[in-house]
Amino acid sequence: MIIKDCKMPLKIGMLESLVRRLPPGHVRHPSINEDIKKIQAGYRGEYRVFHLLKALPEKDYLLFHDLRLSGSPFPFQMDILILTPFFLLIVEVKNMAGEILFDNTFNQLIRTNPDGKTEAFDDPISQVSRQRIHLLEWLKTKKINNLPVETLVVSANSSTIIRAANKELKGKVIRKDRILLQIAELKNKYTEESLSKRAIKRLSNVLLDGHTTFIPKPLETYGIPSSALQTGVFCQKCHTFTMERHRKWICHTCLDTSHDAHISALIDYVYLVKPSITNSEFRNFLQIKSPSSAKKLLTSLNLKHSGHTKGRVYLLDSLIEG
DNA sequence: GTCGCCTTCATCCCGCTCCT
DNA sequence: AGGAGCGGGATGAAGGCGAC
Repeated sequence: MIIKDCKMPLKIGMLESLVRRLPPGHVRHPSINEDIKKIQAGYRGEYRVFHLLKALPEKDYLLFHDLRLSGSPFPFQMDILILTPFFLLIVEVKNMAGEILFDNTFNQLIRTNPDGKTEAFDDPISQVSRQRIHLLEWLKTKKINNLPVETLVVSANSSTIIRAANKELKGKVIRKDRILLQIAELKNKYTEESLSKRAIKRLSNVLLDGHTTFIPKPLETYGIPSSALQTGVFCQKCHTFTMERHRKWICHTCLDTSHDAHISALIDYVYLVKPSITNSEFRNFLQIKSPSSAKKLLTSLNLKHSGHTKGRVYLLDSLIEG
């Protein structure tokens, strides 16, 4: 049963907004585009693996994607967590092309691209072991003890060549197509139920309650001041910020029209600036001259708001939820 | 096709309230 | 006190639709 479904990471939308809002030729463009590709690849891998897990019997396997629990001293995040009456399984998904080498001596993963370029990463086996320790500690704080927690690193890319420098990988690292078999083997290992149906339901709720969404701050991450962002309403057709409001949005450049182009501008604002906006901030960011037109647009969105008259603040969270 | 009528909706304007 | 923003009414442009 899917308890926390596989969803596109918030960060992808944020970085796409950032790329769109940065002036053309901005020095940060290449690195942000590179990061978007990496996160997208990671997500694609997690999606593929999660999709395979949907074949598990619903009543005995509870699936959580991207669960982030508040550990000490930092929160810890798991790509996929599987909760069964017999054991818990943390799955770390890697979606790397080319050849990957697990190096136990320096606890690193070395990836060789198809073009011969090598890159080093944190060893995912150690990474997922740390997650296991964090999870056990976290469970202890919830007065849940003695649960068997297993870990697994899954390579989601079928063309990846996996090698081990000096470490036995069997049962620790697998290709995605083996995951159901691997889980079946674990089930054979744990013959006794550690959790009753009731306890499973309780633990599932505790885990879900413990989840905290990480809200990235892309401007801080890349050291970009908000003043560097282009203001105005974006034209989806010609990719300029030359849309103007005349009963509807009309692009100066290509004459394309839209009725709701202000919504994506507001989403950019939530992703990059802050989750609330005043009438004046709205006008500045979207380059709207008329305060009353701005008000009509804001009220038409039925946003939650606080304050009166001059103190009116519109809350934009609903634009990015769901 | 176009003319006229009606409806809808964006924008403007004004008076009021509230915050700084 | 002045500026900013709200609500609500007035206005006018745009669009739909039927009659010709």
